[in-house]
Amino acid sequence: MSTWVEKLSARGYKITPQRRIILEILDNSDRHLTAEEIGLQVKEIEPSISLATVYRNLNLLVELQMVSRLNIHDGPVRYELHGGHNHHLVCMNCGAAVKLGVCPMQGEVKRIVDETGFEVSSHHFEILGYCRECSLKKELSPTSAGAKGGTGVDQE
Amino acid sequence: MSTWVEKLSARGYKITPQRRIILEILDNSDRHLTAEEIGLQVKEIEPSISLATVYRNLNLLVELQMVSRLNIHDGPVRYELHGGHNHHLVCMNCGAAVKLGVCPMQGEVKRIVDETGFEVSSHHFEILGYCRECSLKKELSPTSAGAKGGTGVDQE
DNA sequence: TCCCAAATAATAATTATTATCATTTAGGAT
DNA sequence: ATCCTAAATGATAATAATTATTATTTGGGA
Repeated sequence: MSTWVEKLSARGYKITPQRRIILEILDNSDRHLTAEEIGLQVKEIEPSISLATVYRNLNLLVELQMVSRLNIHDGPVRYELHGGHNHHLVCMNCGAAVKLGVCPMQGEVKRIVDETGFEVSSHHFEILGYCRECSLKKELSPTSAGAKGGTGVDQE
Repeated sequence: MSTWVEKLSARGYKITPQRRIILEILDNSDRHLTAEEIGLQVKEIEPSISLATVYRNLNLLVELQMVSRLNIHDGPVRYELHGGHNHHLVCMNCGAAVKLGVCPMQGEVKRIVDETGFEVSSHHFEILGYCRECSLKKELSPTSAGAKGGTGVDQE
């Protein structure tokens, strides 16, 4: 079950209560969490844990490919337990991230990419929007009056 | 030619020298520039222009969809003149951005997305790597010794 | 030319994240 | 079981990127 214990200790990293807690939180979440959200949940369990430790370990876990990072436009980076290579639909309101069971880096797209001569390191396909629930909430709220600001959402 | 003058004044925004210069810089660049890079070039032309003005106007231009924003992992946001909807291969070293003449949001991918019930606002497909030139430079440089840190590049 | 909302310059403030460093601790060696 | 040391941590300072504030200036219509 706790395969992550092996992944860490196999590479010489120590099993600390802090890491245990951070991974537990990620494991219990069905959303992508920001470092701050993780920090808050960590502090609920053990208030003495520092936010710096949260950042440090998130970076380590990303490096070890045990956690993946999602860089949402207009907002801090979010994290989730790494479950293989996949892409997401991310709710801009609540952060819910639904896995998309398909990768665009294939077929025609892949061929065109190969032609460019780039040395490809990674790719990211993110779909931003509102999940059904947040979409409904939005309809009802009067905060969307309009005017110059728009929705704050930029669409490339 | 200066269709952007109309785009701005049509919506009640003023044509200021600052905006003229920022757009000119974006227009003359074949790369995605960071706000700081734009700020530097702006100051070369007219040193009295403030970086805050650069940020303010970039945000405005993004909002008006005249400029698009590219959020590279591990690095500040980059900007380019908006030339319709497209995706890029971005060099993590020099920032060069090669347009990819194809969009993954179609066919099977689109179908699957539609099934999720998300209200989709936007999507981003970014391919990160090294352009041919930077890729070669990298080979030669000794900075890549290795050790724990790796390349700093995370690959989801 | 006059006027004023819009824009600007300068700078303070904020947000997200990383670096520093003194202290603690996990876990292998004894 | 105890000792030891590199690794990890907590606290906090520092940094980077960006946004907010505010007094001043200005584009462009009346």
